[in-house]
Amino acid sequence: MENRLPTIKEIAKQLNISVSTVSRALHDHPNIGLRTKMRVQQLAKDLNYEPNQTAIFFQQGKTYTIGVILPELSEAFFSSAISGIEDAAHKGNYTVLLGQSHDDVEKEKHLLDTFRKHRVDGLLVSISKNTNNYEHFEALQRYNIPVVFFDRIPKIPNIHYVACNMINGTVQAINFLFKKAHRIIGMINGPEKLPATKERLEGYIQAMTKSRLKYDPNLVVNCNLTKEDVAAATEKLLSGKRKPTAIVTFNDYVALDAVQQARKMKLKINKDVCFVSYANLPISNYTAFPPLASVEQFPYQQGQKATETLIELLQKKTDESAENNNVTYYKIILESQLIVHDNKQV
Amino acid sequence: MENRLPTIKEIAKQLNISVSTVSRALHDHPNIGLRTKMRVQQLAKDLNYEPNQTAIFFQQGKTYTIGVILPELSEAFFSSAISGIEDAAHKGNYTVLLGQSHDDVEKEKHLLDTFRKHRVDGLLVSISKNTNNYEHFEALQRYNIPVVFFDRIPKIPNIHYVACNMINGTVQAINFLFKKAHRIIGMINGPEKLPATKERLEGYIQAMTKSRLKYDPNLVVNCNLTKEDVAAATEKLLSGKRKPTAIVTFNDYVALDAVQQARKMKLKINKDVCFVSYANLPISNYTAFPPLASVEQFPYQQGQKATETLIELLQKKTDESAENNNVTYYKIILESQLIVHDNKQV
DNA sequence: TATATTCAGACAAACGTTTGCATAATTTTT
DNA sequence: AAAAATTATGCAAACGTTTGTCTGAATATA
Repeated sequence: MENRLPTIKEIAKQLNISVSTVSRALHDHPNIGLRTKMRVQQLAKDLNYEPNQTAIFFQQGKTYTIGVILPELSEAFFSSAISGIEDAAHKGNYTVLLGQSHDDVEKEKHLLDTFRKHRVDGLLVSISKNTNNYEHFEALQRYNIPVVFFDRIPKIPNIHYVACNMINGTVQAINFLFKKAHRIIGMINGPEKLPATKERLEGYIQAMTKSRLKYDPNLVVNCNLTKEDVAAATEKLLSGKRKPTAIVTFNDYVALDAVQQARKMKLKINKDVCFVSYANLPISNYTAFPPLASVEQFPYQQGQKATETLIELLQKKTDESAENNNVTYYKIILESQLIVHDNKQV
Repeated sequence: MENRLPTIKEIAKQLNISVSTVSRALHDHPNIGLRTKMRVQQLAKDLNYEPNQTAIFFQQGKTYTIGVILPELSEAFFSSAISGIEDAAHKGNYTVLLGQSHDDVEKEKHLLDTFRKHRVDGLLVSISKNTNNYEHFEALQRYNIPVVFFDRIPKIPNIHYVACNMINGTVQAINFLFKKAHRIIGMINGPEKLPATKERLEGYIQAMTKSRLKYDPNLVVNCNLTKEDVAAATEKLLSGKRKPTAIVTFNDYVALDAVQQARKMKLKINKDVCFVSYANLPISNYTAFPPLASVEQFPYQQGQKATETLIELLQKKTDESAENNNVTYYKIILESQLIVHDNKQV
């Protein structure tokens, strides 16, 4: 039962022609006569011939494989993103090699190594929270492996990336609250250094200023996203001099923790204080007091777009192959958007 | 800036020795003298030599790659499982090729094709909900690609699999409720044909019988897991003749929907009726009325174990290579376990 | 009919690595 | 000093495919 798979050689031998003819026949090369072309294709079918991809990868120096490194698949954002990536990749006939960094820089480096060794054609990366040294990415340039970053983007020049602009969404969120007659609007933001934090703040300031509510720094608290820290931040906000009637939180998880703290403080949610958040967790319908609205960041689309961009880069690379040193860097920004939930909560 | 990567040839030329010597030197082959071994390894390091994996894959007819097909990454169960898979794979020096079937048989088939063409060494599969024809898996036998199934397992003989026995966990769940003085215990189960459904039912019957509560078929309702169907099932149970004071639900999502329905019926959760569930969603702490307890299925461990098993199979395959036709099929069963939540709910 | 053109196919190299076998160089044994 | 054993290295094939170049045959042009 030794089941060697049929090769091009096998076909050639059986038909008494050369391998090159077989190869060309299978590729519909014009130089091959109709008769032989048919004979080859028929036999290939009969034998269940399938080209040996490993041979082709080797021969072409390409693997049609994309490496994806992201922090954490269990976060809804990333599991959505990977779906977008997969779909786009399959459409472009690429396969996806996956790795999670679990927000650990060492793991990130290790994955990068593995993928490089596996000779992936390109990389899609959302960097780990704790990465602030980008040498391992810069080193990739030398290997001529293009990288497209998405969502979590390193602060270095000359990179390709896809991201979502949070400023607009934030402005929409504040305006939404303003229309609902809120005048003191607080924010529980993320870790100070995070770009995502800065963007949210910027949107907050813009919107507050435009609504003539003025920007009061006391109404913005940073936190490190742990349950405890969120609780502390919430308490601080809700027991301050100017007590907000609405709070914008860094993401849905933060919102949930903040709600818990607010309830501990005997506040009525959606009456004394209400929440608007980022991320749009699918599960939040089920929670007791989901945020009134969420700023959607379109993870699926981000993943998809990033993949399409990468594939485009890969095409270009083979087309121009080193001669034309093209140095345009893609910076693709999607717009976030406020989604208002219709909370028919029981 | 044409940056060809260094090859074994390059090293050979520079040191004026043959490629075979270089290859052997790099592999610490005993036949190579210490002097040359050192020189080769030094130069390799200096040149930043890295073996071309595509060449090796091709030459060895192995890719050190495992294909993983699972239904849906956004389900907590599977995103946990993939972490276990990844960790075990990396430990064994394998890389993971990922694909989601989204519970679509056609996608499943397509992924299988892609992975086969990419010449993965082995496969890890959790089948799609809608798969009831297993030909595409049986076809793999001919290609000599081992498959280890996990969690969702096809009903065919002679396969390797890792699964979690739900019977014990279910028994524990019922006993837990019994100790809390519940005597009428209902169950909202899954689609009738699903093996998972059958197992839960079996556990239910076992435990009820042992507790001398007798098995009352009216207390068990099947549903297709949609929100509407769950609501209908809940209503049926809670307006029946024998009204249960506790309900075991197919999974946490079902529990959440059932709670909503119960509240719609003006029942007090945890007073009039309480819930125990399967799956243990991390988010459920945040919900208004999380289940009192969950039957944990250890997805991470399932993934890990499945991967280890597959790698073992792959080792054996190369060891015995066709001569010794080993036909032991691994059937690995983990035990589920009831996790009681301490619901310090506000 | 002789020459140019087109068509159909074959030949062989190349991609980078591993590995069985042969051989040269060295050392050990008699 | 010759034979045997050991050690270190080289040669070449193999893995399956693609592709540039060459050749022979058929056809068209003059």
